Amino acid sequence: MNDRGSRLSKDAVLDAAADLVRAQGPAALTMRRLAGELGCAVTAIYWHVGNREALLDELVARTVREMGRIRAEGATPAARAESVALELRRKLRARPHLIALVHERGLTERMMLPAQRALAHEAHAAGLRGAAAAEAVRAVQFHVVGFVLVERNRERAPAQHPGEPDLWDDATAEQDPGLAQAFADPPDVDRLFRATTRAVVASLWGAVPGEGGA
Amino acid sequence: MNDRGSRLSKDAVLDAAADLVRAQGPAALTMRRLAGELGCAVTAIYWHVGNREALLDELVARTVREMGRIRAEGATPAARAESVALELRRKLRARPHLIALVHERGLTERMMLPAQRALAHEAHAAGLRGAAAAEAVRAVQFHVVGFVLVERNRERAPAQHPGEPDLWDDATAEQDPGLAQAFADPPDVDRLFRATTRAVVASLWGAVPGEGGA
DNA sequence: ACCTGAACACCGTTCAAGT
DNA sequence: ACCTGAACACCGTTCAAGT
Repeated sequence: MNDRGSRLSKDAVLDAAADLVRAQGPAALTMRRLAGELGCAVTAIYWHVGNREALLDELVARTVREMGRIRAEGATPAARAESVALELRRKLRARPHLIALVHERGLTERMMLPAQRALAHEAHAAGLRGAAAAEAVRAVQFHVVGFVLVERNRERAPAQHPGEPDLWDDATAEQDPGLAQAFADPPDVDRLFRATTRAVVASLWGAVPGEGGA
Repeated sequence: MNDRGSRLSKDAVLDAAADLVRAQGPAALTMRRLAGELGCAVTAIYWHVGNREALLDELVARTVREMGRIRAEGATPAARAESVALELRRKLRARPHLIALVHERGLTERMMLPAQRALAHEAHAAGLRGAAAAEAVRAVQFHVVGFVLVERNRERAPAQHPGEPDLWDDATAEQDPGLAQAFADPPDVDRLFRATTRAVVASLWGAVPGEGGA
């Protein structure tokens, strides 16, 4: 029995832990703080989940399950592959802290399996086979995960870029003031993601109809 | 004076700290362990570098400086942009732990500035101006950093992919056994990087001569 | 089976005290 | 100016003891 008269359970521990991580990141998840939330002794947690490492493993497993369902949309295989990339990015961005945990524990690949299958399906539909199909799938996969990691980093450290404009007033910048201006503004990440995704998919699947990507 | 009769200095502290991080990662850098290496009291370190946070800041600043020099090679602007991407990846992979620290502290963008300038130069040479040039530069930048982050993660967790082949013996795999086989093998990351870099650069700079990328 | 409190070995950091 | 040792507030984890 805890403070509130209710019994502790593994699910209760996991729920409280997930709340802490979602709100304040994994560093905020200390066993003592968690016990505080649960109204029990620190050591009671150990009976239910083993230890902190095992607790994080369970949270990661949950996240991997949640990332499961991916559906492709569009007329052509290339367009459908692109839609998978876009949805993937959306889902990854919705759970930043937990995704970081998955990544830290080296389970990104495992988490990406459903998306991998969806992409493989579209590669197959586009006529790609064997190693060429695998390369196409992995190219998109690396691209999406990598992009999300980079943009997350930018968001976490908004004040860290010390005057990008200051560092651009050299020869090139004088020749092209529009360039310096473009670098002074934060990048339009949505646009950047669409453009690069389109480039990667187009080069491996064939052209994506609908917009005029070079 | 320390154990060895020599005096402590800020540089000595930084060197010892860098050694620890390079060999065993930032988690291994504890103030007590560092004091052990240096043969001084834990608190002596504080006099020279402030605290652990400041110490890491200095290591990060060092790394940013080291990443400075980038030179482009090749005949066309696109080929030169591609060479920058390749060299960038090489340099990033040579300092995984320190790069991770830079990334953690949100200084990746700062670190990438020299490469950014080199890429901007090539974009300019290819006739790109203003926002279009900035987008081309950033696309390559995001691509390289993202790719390195993803492949690092794969390397750190080699045993974590639980039987990718097992998860591929479904309809698609039956239709294309070569695909299942290709996924059972680890990806050829060098090849994958070259292919995707070529795709991104080609779509924004124009075709890269020398090899037949689609 | 489930939970507690005391204890241990670690952390980073502060601070008065020494030279 | 440079360094020490004691002390404080945190960690995760173990374990004998309770019910």
